[in-house]
Amino acid sequence: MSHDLDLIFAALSDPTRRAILEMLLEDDMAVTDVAEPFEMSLAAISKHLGILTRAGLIVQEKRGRVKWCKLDPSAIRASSVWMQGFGQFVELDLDGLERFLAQELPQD
Amino acid sequence: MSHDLDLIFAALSDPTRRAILEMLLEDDMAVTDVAEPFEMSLAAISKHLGILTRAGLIVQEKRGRVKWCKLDPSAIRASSVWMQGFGQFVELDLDGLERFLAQELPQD
DNA sequence: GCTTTGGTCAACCATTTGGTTGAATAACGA
DNA sequence: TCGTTATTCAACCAAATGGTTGACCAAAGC
Repeated sequence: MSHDLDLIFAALSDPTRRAILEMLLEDDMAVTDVAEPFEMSLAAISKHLGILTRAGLIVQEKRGRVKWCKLDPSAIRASSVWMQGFGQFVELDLDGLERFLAQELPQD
Repeated sequence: MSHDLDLIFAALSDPTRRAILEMLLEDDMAVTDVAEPFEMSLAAISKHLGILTRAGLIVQEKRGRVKWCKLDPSAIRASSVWMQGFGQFVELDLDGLERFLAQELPQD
C-alpha cells in the first residue's frame, strides 16, 4: 500500500502530465525529447517529470548525461485498483475494456 | 467526450473527497450527513461536494430543504476509460478485477 | 408568527501549484 | 581544454486550493 493516491491523482490532473504519460506509452524518452512538443520551458517539464516520478507513475534512469523516462505500471495500477472499489460502475465497462484490448494490442 | 479529466482527477486527488465518494458508494446522503464524520466545517464539505459535482462524480438533488448527494457513474467511467489507454498495464490487472468483482458483487 | 434546521455565499488566509528566468552541474565531442 | 548538450536548481511570481468564519436564505416545525 505504498502508493499515495493523493500524489497519483494530483499528477494525473494536469493535461501536460497526462500528455507526457501518453507519449511514454509509445516509447521511453529523454527529458529533452519529452519537452520538445510543449511550448513551455525545459525546467517546467523537468518539474512535471519530478511530479510524475514522485507519484510513481514513471521512473527516471540516468545513463551518461541523458536521463531516460519510462512508465511505471504500478501506480497506474494502484489507482485503477482504487477505482475498482466502485465495482458497480466500472464493471459496466468490462466489455468496453475487452474490446479496447482486442483492438489496440497486437495479438502476438 | 464531455468529461473533463482535469476536473475529475483533481477531484479525486483529495482524500476527503475520495472518502466522501466511498461513503456515497454505500448510500445516497444529505449534505449534513456527509459532513458528520469529518472534523471540518459544513461549508468546507459543501465546497468539496461542489467540486465533486462539477467534476461529474456526483449529482446533487434538492428535495425540500435537504440536498441529496449520489454517485454519478459516468465520470468515474470516463477516467477509467482513460486509464484503459494504458492497456499494457491495466490488462495485467484483469484477473484481479475479475476476482474483485466475483468476490465483492453478489451474484444475483 | 417565530425558531430551528439544512445549506450556501462572501470574504479572508496560508499554502500549493505551474510557470518563468538565470545560474549551476555533468557529461560528451572536437 | 573548450564549447556544447542535457538537466537540474533557486528564486521568484500569479493563480488556484483548502480551509476558516459570519452572514444569509429557504424550508420545516411549533
